[in-house]
Amino acid sequence: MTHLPAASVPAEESNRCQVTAKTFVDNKLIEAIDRMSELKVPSRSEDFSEWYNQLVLRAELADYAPVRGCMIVRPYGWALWENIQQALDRRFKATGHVNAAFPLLIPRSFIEKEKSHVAGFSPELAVVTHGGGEELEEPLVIRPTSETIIGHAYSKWIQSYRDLPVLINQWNSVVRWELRTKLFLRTLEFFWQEGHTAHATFEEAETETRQMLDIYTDFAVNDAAIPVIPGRKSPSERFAGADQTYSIEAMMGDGKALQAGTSHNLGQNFAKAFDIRYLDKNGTLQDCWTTSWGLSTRFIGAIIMVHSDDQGLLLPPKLAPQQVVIVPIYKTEEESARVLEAAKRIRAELVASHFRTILDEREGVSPGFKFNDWEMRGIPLRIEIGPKDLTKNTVVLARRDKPGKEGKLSINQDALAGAVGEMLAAIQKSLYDRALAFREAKTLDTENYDDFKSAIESGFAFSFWCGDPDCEQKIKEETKATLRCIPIKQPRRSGSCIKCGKPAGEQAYFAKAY
RNA sequence: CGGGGAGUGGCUCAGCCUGGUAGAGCACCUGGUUCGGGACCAGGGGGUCGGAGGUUCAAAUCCUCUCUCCCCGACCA
Repeated sequence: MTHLPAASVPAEESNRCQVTAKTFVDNKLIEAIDRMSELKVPSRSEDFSEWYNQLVLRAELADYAPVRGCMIVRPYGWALWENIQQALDRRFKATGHVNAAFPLLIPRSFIEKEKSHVAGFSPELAVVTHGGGEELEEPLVIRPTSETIIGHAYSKWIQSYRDLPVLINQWNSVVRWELRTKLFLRTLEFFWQEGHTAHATFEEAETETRQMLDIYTDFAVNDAAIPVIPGRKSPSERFAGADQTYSIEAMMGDGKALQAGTSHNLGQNFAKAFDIRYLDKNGTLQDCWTTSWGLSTRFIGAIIMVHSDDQGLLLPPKLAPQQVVIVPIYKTEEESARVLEAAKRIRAELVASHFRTILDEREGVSPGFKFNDWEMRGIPLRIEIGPKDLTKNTVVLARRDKPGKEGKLSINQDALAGAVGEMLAAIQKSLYDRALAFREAKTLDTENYDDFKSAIESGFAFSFWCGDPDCEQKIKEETKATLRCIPIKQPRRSGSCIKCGKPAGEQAYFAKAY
């Protein structure tokens, strides 16, 4: 059906046509195409935004909640989040962090203790004014992040240099009253982890901040197959209350940037505001140095927007809730019994080899429908097994990242587990390579403002910046592009500012962003 | 928060202008034929039209308010 040109589909006329033999056939075709277009997701190139929304809903990752800007994370979406959590939590634990839970409600006065923190967050706070039917003496805010309440706790817990460092993380949700929302990317409530650490020296805090940035980078690259640029934020883009903010920035499938994780060196700002102090070896009272770092369910949005296509979701094997789906193919009852028996044996074998594997035993749904259905849900690898395979002792492997016959391969059942492992690894790698090639093709090292402007129309501009906030601001006003980050790795030593032309020592990525 | 669009069975939408108490396709259920890339036939169940108020003998349809979603702008993980 897909080879029919769109122009041959006069949908409006379908109801008016007289039913001659020819128009009857045309109507049948039109109906079939209509049905197809309902089943298919809107094309990514035509309407990226609508494509994204449909994918989230149709793949059953999330749904809208009755309150504006809120999101229901459905089981499939949550399973993906759980895999993200495990991948990160493992890394946090390996670097000495422990998990804890701090309260949802924070006294309003806490937020007001750190001056730039209030300024940054007060416009987007949800405030609780009543409890138990009575107006509260002091309003409570629902945490937009937990620096303040954790700072309060740390001030009680930390007395001596022997108590340091404190390395705590928590998995929770926070609320920020955003004006413009989008599933996963920006919702009023979102799920994340927030790590909060306290240290004796600036150097230790800075090392921690950078270590966590490295962990996010490692996770994004190796588990999510998303190439990211680790870098430093400009002062205007810093977290409210931070001395230094680092982020990993990724390019989405439409060329726009997404901040996928952040790590902040909070200096002594929160320590001073919350009296987080320790007695050093010399008996001198010192303010602590603190950090915080977070990665949210927004990252699910990144996975979708980086890898997926017009067929639907495409999940990186390491994070996919299900890595392999087995679709049995049969005609008769007798075949059904034999094929299902083999399919179950294969599933057991793959599960024993620690591949997350499901068998689609649904009846009354054709194999073709199942193929499309699981492609929509982004399962990286499909195994087809039918009567022909039974006679040959084979199965067909079909990889999600290569469409149609091109991605199919018949292999012997005896070599299955090894082949599946290799194939999943190959998919993981090809997703990363593809995303990296895409980003590189859409990133321009620009020397003049005209090139800069055309670069940010389709991707990133990598340009020298003199460090003057005015230049940054003008660029934003004139082009809608923001300074995403100043990468840790600087390929060149000096050049001239893309905006004012003055000498500049660093290059930064600029892009339109989510 | 400003500008634009939209809310009618699970989904996509028609009906609204010119009020008379709801319709199609898909999905769902049952039976049968199908099944290696989105099957077909027959029968069946399901909505009071986002919510509240108003006009009217009568409201999905007209009026007012409100909620939600989408798109575009100002703020943000």
